[in-house]
Amino acid sequence: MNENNTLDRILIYGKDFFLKYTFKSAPLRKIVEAAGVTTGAFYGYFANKEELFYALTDDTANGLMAILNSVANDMNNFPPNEKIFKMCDAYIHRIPEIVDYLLEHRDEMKLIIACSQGTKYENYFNMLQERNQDNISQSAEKSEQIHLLSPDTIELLMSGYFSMLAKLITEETDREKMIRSMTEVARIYQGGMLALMQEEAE
Amino acid sequence: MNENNTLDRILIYGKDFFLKYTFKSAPLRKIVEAAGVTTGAFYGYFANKEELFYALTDDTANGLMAILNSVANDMNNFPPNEKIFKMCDAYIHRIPEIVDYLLEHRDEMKLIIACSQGTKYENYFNMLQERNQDNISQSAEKSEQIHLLSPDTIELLMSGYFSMLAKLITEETDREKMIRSMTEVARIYQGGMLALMQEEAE
Amino acid sequence: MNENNTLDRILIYGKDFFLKYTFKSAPLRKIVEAAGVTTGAFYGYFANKEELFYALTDDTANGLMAILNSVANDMNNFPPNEKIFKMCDAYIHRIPEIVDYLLEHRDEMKLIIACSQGTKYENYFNMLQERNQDNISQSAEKSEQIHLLSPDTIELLMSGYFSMLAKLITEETDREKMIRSMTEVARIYQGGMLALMQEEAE
Amino acid sequence: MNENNTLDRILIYGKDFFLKYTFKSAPLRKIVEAAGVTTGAFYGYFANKEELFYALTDDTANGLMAILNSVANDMNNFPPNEKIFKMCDAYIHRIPEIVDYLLEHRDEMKLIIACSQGTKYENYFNMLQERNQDNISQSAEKSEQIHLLSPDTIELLMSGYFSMLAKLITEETDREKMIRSMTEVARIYQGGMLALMQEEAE
DNA sequence: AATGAATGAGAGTTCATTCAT
DNA sequence: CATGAATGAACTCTCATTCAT
Repeated sequence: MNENNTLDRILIYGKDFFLKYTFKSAPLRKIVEAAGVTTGAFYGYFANKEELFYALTDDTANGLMAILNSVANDMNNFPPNEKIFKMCDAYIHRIPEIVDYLLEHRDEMKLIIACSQGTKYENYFNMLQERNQDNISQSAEKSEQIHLLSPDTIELLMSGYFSMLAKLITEETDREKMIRSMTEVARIYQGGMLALMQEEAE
Repeated sequence: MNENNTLDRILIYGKDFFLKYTFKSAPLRKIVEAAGVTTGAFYGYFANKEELFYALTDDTANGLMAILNSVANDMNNFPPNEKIFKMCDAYIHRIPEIVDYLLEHRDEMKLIIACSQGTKYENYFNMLQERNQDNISQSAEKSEQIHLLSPDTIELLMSGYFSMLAKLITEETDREKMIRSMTEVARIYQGGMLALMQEEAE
Repeated sequence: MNENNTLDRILIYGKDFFLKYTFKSAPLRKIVEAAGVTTGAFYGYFANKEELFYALTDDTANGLMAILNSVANDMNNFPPNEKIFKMCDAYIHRIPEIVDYLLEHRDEMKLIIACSQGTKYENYFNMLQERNQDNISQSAEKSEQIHLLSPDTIELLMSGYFSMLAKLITEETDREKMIRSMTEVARIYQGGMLALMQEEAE
Repeated sequence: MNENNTLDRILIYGKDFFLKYTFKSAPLRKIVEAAGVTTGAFYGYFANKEELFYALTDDTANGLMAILNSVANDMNNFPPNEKIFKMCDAYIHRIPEIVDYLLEHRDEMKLIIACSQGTKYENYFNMLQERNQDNISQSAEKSEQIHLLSPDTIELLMSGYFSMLAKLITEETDREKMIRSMTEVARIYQGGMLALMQEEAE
């Protein structure tokens, strides 16, 4: 990133304004003005305002999805009966890696989470969560234990976990704290689900 | 609500359009047209578009806050040592009441949760959660056990719980399912926190 | 038309500018400026620039089509063998009526003929001519004589006649001259076709 | 024409785009992009977009004018009294030559006829017809017979004939059909004018 | 209480042309 | 000869709000 380069200036101030005002509410004119560039110059680099947003976010969105796919893969490689225990362990094991990725792309993640209304990413986190849901529920169906919890609840817990993730990205910058929080929550989920299932099994 | 009454017509169609398009993206012109009312008439009843939104949402927003304050109050009336167990029980005990309130004001809750960008409620749920947090953490500080969990994690869990609430309001209409899900999640939280604290205490 | 009325002013200056610069090249901003009206006011009356054009032209376009349909009807009510003679006579008989209609809607016809690129009327005269063609050629097929001329030539003559019509509308204002020219051309077509057919029949 | 030559590439793709979108609606940017050439290079060869159009059309426009002048010349070399008959014959005699020229320059003729709005050729065919008119009417004035037709009508017929020519160029590709149609129409004109003059002379 | 025409700044986007390299 | 980033005015259209009636 180089302040003397037009494209970089557009990217820098585009990110700035999208973060400050959201995609829809950030006027392109203000962005290019701040970047010290003309509207014509802008359209030399991007087909439209939306493409600028994607230039800022696509890589990050795909990157996170790739990591989560890989994590979901790890979580599915266990015999059904030990699923519940091991799945969480497998996930927890990769939390640092996830956190590192999120921190490296903090601004971009914020764009996707909180500033993307009017773009293809406006439901990105919902979508992520549903994909994850699908990945896991296939194998969860084969597990005996999990049936004691309503599938609705599991889906709900998932969506809650993703919301927490979003909150952390937006508000927390300390790597260790993020890891600790995400791990503790995962442990609580794990422990809580086990406790509830035992209870209901009685 | 009376379809022949100007004010009521504005409220009805305002709600309709805000739900369908969000506050910002619903043009006032479309609302008053659908209501069969003139813009002039509108401004006889409301100072501006935003006030219409608040006329639709203020009562519900305050009502939910009141209930949650009352619940938080219940949760604080326990000696520190039994906090963790009892707090959750106290909360779970009042879930049906909360659910009933949410269902009675479903549309308004949706407005607040999903259509309020550009209004004072755009962070309402965050705010609710922070207030709740404050209410509880005062007494939580006095609890010995809870210190084994990082306060950040507890805040995070709270915020996750509120997100789940928001999701349920938006997507679930069956009273019993809502109660069951909210209860199960609360139990999982409770069981999970206990398990984690015991584990860490060892 | 009343110069003090906003809608009328838009219509008046819209017509002016479309005639002077064509639909596509007349900037809406210039039209409303000339009309002493704001762009906002304009969009209170018309959904877009194109609709203004249609407000100026639809009636005239439909009116001319109706007259020509009616004329085509007259032309088809003859036994095949006398077609060629009588069809032209039937048409010639109604020329004054057509001319009167054109002169009453001269500006609008000019808009349709010469200023309509980018609107649904950009091929209006071609379309008219093709419709007319279809109307006539159905019955022409049953005529023995006409077969001596290539159908391509007849279509071509038609299209030429319509072009002449367009030219007259644009350039001639004298009712009697228009009638005379249109009649003479029709007579020439009639006489010429007969002569050619006789010649080829030999 | 050589696809490896910058100038030729501009000419090729300029023709393409002007034919597809008309002069005004074909963005120069698209032309040079398609040609794999830079805008800067373009302005090395042409002063502006309009000059590119003329580079494509001037020769053809002048060529057709020359032929028609030559034809008009032929048509004027008859003693006044036999004008009407012989003029048409003289013209008809040269139709194949005209058709061959048109077919050799079909694309360019199309540019002039249908894609030239915004250039000096936007009224080329009108102009051609008026010039032709002048050429002929000088001598026509000396003819006794022709006076029985209104000069307006003759001008109109001319303009109609040119429109038919334009239509043929745009829509017909078969040499023999073109010749046949143009000849038949000329004959019809000839026969029709004679018949009308005899009729009026009575 | 109600009308609804009018406001006018501001939105995203286009495009022929220039000019330093 | 060629580059291609940059220009910037111009384009159509939107919308919350006002105000004379």
